[in-house]
Amino acid sequence: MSALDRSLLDVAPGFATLTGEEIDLVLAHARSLRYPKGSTVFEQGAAADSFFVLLHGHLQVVKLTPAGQQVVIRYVVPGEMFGIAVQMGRQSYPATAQAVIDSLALVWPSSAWPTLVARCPALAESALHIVGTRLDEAHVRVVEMATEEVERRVAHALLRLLKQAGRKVEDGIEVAFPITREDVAQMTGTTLHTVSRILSAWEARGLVEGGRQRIVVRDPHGLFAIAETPKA
Amino acid sequence: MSALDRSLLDVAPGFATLTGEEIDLVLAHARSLRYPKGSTVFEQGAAADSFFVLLHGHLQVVKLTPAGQQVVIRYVVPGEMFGIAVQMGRQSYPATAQAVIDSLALVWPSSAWPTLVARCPALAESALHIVGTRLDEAHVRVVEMATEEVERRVAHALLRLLKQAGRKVEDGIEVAFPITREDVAQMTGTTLHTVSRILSAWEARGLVEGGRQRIVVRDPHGLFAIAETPKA
DNA sequence: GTGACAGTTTGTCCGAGCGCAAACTCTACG
DNA sequence: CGTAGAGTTTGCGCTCGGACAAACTGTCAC
Repeated sequence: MSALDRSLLDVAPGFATLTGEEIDLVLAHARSLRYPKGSTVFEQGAAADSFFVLLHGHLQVVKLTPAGQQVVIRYVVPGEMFGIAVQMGRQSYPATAQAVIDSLALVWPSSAWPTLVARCPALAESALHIVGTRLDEAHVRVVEMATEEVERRVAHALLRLLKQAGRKVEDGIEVAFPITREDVAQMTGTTLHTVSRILSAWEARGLVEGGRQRIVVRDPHGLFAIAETPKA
Repeated sequence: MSALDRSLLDVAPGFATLTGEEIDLVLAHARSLRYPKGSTVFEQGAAADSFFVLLHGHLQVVKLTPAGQQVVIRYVVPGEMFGIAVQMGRQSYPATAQAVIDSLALVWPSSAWPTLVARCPALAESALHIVGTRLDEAHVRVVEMATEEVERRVAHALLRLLKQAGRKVEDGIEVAFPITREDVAQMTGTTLHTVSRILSAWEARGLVEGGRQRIVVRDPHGLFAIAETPKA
């Protein structure tokens, strides 16, 4: 195993409170792995034998229904801990994670978790905070799906994507990884047809600019207005 | 503060792994409080200065949208830990909890948490498991709302209620606390009208039996069939 | 007992958004 | 450079379920 540099974890908020030595200890148990675009990091239902921190790239986490439909749960951005099913007491991963662009992650065997927590109790706290944040996000999403109409849900989803993974470009902010209308549909509980229609309408109004697997927001404020307008 | 008996925590799975002495320690920081039917245990947005274990009764946890609509997040049943916002690093409660029947809970000041965890690291683990379970449930709900039509969502919600708080009666299983059609609507993202219609239809088929703030399921299996049938 | 009210039922109407279908267009790969 | 296939756009009809409205009923307070 090649030595990993401490600075690797600088991007990971979950490890922010650790001392230098603790970081060395934690890294001693990790290895880093590349995940080419399109590859699967872990599969829903598989034994949860590893947990991860994303160093570079972007992952999509999807959940499959018994009927075979899939729903995008979230996107993982660099610095995030993910695949922490075991920490939550689960035996298997509740969803599938795949790389949407070439990615790089630190990987720990799940079995190392108890050891690490014993040495650095702050890690347990971090994990709790992370899961708490996700729980909150999930609840917000439930509330949205229960109370808002499709157009506003799409606006919210898009704004969230920008916040997480927005990249400034020529004439606006774009989502920093390839994303299809279908993906957006699966995030918001609609069909790609409806998403396509909505984006087309927005494009006509100059709010966004489309493209193949690409979404550029020209007027984030205008989008925000749509997201927050109770029932236009 | 009156002494609290160890056996109080027998009902709480989160404390199952603690030794007798640890339980005494934990209870030393707690007091028990009664919450009459209809009263509020904590309010969304308020400072998260306490956390709880429900000993007896049932609570409803609701989230309010900026527009004033409310969504039922879940019901708390005896033995559950709740109001654990602080453990997740939050300053305020993300939702409101109110008693749907007269209830009794153990209450700890949030400030006691670090002390307790320092003495019983198993508590941190428990909290992580609990939050993990809730996250899972929330995701299941997101997936449901994204992919299933209203009738199946209602069926699922009802089955979940029975599982959590079902009480066997004369001719079926009933939800063990008063619940209105409106409540069910707020759990499933519909209107009380639609829920009423659906329940009426089920009643006509002999699946359930209605009543004021009361739902009795006569044929759980039939309900399950509705919940699982892809698109009848 | 008798209001008053919260909760429920049912009817009618209507529109958002889904299903289906077909055409179009970029991109990658050979 | 040409072709296959993935991703996107758009039209049309229809249905699910929301909005509005009104009547009904069990329960509780006085």
